[in-house]
Amino acid sequence: MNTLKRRPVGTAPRYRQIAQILRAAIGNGTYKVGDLLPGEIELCALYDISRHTARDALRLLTDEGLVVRRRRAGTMVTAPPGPATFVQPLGGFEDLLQYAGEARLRIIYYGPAPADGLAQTLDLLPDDWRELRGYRGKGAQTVGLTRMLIRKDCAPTGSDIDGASSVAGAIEARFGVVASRVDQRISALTLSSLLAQLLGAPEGSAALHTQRQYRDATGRLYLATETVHPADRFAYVTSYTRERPDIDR
Amino acid sequence: MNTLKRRPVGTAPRYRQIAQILRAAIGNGTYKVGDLLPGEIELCALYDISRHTARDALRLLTDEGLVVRRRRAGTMVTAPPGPATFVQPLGGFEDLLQYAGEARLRIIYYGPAPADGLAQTLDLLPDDWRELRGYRGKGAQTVGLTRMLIRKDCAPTGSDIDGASSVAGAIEARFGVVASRVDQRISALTLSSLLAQLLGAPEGSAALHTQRQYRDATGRLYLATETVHPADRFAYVTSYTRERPDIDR
DNA sequence: CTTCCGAATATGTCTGGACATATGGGGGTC
DNA sequence: GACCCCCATATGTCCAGACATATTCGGAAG
Repeated sequence: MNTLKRRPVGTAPRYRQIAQILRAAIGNGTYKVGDLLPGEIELCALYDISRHTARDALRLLTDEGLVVRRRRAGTMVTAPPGPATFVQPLGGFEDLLQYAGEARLRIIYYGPAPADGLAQTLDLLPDDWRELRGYRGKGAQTVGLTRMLIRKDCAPTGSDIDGASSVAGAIEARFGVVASRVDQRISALTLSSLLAQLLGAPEGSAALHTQRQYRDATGRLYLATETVHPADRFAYVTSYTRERPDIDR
Repeated sequence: MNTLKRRPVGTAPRYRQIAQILRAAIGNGTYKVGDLLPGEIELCALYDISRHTARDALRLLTDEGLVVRRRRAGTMVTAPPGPATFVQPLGGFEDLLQYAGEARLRIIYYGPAPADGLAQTLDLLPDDWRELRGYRGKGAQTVGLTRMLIRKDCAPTGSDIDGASSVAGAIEARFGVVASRVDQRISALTLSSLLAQLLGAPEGSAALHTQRQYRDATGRLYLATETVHPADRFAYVTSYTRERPDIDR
């Protein structure tokens, strides 16, 4: 039957609705951790959808880590839904990996982007960007060296940045530009003599290298950051939990 | 035409092949950052696949953060250069348990935990644990060196582990023990001469050091892992996207 | 020249069908 | 009981087609 059931405008796609129904069912205990969800074919019959749509719904749940799927075994619930800590709450992407304490930004330079700086590395036109360099630290101790490019048409003032907790946050507050997508890359790096000197660390020692790229709703890059943390002063510590916080004591 | 082109056994699914082709094309400069990839229809014609298969391939690239897709605008490359290094998604819980990249685990040793090994470092009773040491890699390429402790009562066989993409996943499949909490620490490390030799990397060069502790529903530790990745072969990448407020109704 | 609007277009959603593949579990064997 | 083999089964892969929806872009209107 290829009857076209036009979905009313303004409603979510069918597969998202199904996913939400299943999330709710898991949440209210209809399906407990360890239980099997209905198979794809059963879902088709239950909700009058095609198998493809059922699979899309289940894919959402899989991506969220709520279920595990295995051939022949079926779809098993592995976690209750809810404001689990590992799902991004989308407040601000900046502190998704918890920083050890809050590392304040001390600005060294903030002005036109030199042609041989970060703009060159990222293959961007220097004229369209402002470059910022600074230290990340807590009190007197420096935990990292930061360099970033900010697109000119959404570059806050230095004092704007000084006050805000993060540059991305400052841009959002000042220009209303929100990150629609952030790509992050964490790698290791051997400190060059220049970096070592700036950080007061031994030349040739290891450091963490974090790069982030922030994009707006149209996919256009508007903020690119790069931070170097000496190995002995910084580590990313993340705690993933599947337990919901106990509300009632 | 519903001609069934049987894919030879042992080869990757078509959509993964296409994704790999596109990854390579991005890596070698055929498509530069900011360029548009061929549209879905074009891909269908280019590789003689259905649109659905093309979409699956593009979905992989999107999940990896290599491209951004927008209606009418097309598929734009956003990946920073650096095709040589291995990347591991670091999105949430599920990434720790399931696809540990496509980096297979090659076991060197799997047996009783020596008293002076990882058990000592973590202050655990060696008798209760089994220790595993091995390489992580894809094909001939080694991307990391791993050492882990597995609690005896949930220690899978070597062949169980060999097949699975991750040890935590193998334990979940075999014993039903699901991680309720995972603590992770990512830091930088300077390679000792021993590690450097094992990894075939320069002594004194930088590496990523990842430690994880998996706990079951009762909070008891059941798996502790430690992995060292040479800087030039590995990086963690994360891609966060902000979604519209859920309607789902 | 600027603004507004419609058409073109690339991706998003969805149906229906077919064969592939892995594997849990039942049944038979030793 | 322990072991192995086979098969039913649930998910995985892939095809072909249709309509929906969001933007971009160019042309018409002011």
